[in-house]
Amino acid sequence: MSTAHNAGQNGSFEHRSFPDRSFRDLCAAHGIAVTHQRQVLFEVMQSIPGHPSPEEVYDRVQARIPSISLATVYKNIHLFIASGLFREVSLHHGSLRVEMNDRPHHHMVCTRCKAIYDLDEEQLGDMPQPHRLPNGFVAERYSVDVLGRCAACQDAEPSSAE
Amino acid sequence: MSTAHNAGQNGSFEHRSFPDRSFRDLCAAHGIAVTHQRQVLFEVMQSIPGHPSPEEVYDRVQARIPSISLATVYKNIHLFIASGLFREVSLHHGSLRVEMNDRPHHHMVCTRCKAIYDLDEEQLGDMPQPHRLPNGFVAERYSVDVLGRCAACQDAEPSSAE
DNA sequence: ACACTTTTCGATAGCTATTATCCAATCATG
DNA sequence: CATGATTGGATAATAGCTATCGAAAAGTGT
Repeated sequence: MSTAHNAGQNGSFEHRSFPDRSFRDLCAAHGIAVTHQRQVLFEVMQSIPGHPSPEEVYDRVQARIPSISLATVYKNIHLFIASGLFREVSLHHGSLRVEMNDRPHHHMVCTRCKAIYDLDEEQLGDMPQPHRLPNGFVAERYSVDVLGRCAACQDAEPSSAE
Repeated sequence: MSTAHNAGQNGSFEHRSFPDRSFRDLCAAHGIAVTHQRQVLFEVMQSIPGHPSPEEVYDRVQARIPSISLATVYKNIHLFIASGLFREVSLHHGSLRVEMNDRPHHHMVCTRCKAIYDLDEEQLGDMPQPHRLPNGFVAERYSVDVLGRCAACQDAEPSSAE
């Protein structure tokens, strides 16, 4: 099941990640307080297929809580990420990064300081060969991000999100 | 590799007014004009390991051209990318995107229309196991972008940009 | 090398995405 | 349901980036 991120599809809870636990339990498990806005935000995010921007989420949440603030949306998205409920899709957003290396290679990205290191193809190991993919997608090449901690960030706190 | 810019031992006068030949050829090949700031920018970028942010590049270029403007740095980085000299590291940066699908999965990214599709881990095949990585980097997980063409873009020309 | 045309540069205002701040409202707990 | 801790809302502030425009430099023909 592959889902186009930019196409509006079945808007239902087909992507729901935690179908059997109440939001209340989830919050307890992750040590965060239950609030109405958090619950609505969580439900709305789960109901949107793909990877909506904070603005899109904000718009949808406003339909149910007209008084909600954009800052609240951001704060809680970060809280959800920090507590492990969600993850960031791409860690190198935030500023333009340029590729000057011509050789085939991949990247190691530090989840804390966002530094990006090159990793030669052979240092990674054998990748599965591109073969039949869903939706008639034809692969040209793989780009792998190895997400983790660089030496300097090994023992530090998780990225500060409030 | 970095083509030294300093005048070196060349006893002759200040007749070193010609910018480095290889950069000049590179510009000719890509149809862009040669300027001093472009040459310095190019050399500086090549000399920095990894993927420096525009600000970092700006700081380093300023050491050699104190009067350079940040806007010039941005304009020329974009020019280098547009002319094919460099490439962008990430295809999806710009605003915070959240992953709410907790099943292990990767992404298929169409290099032409930029659509992003989810791809379950087992559909991709076995990934190499994270093992010893350079620089003491500790891997937490892999994120794979399968770059290629979606069904709709199969037979189309490459996109104009990039 | 010189005059002329085109392109690029530098300074800065402005824009978008995101974050900090501060106090009222809400939540957790006894 | 009182009480202290946490969160939400409004908004100012910041970071990263871009548009604009006159001045300066590069490209071009002679």
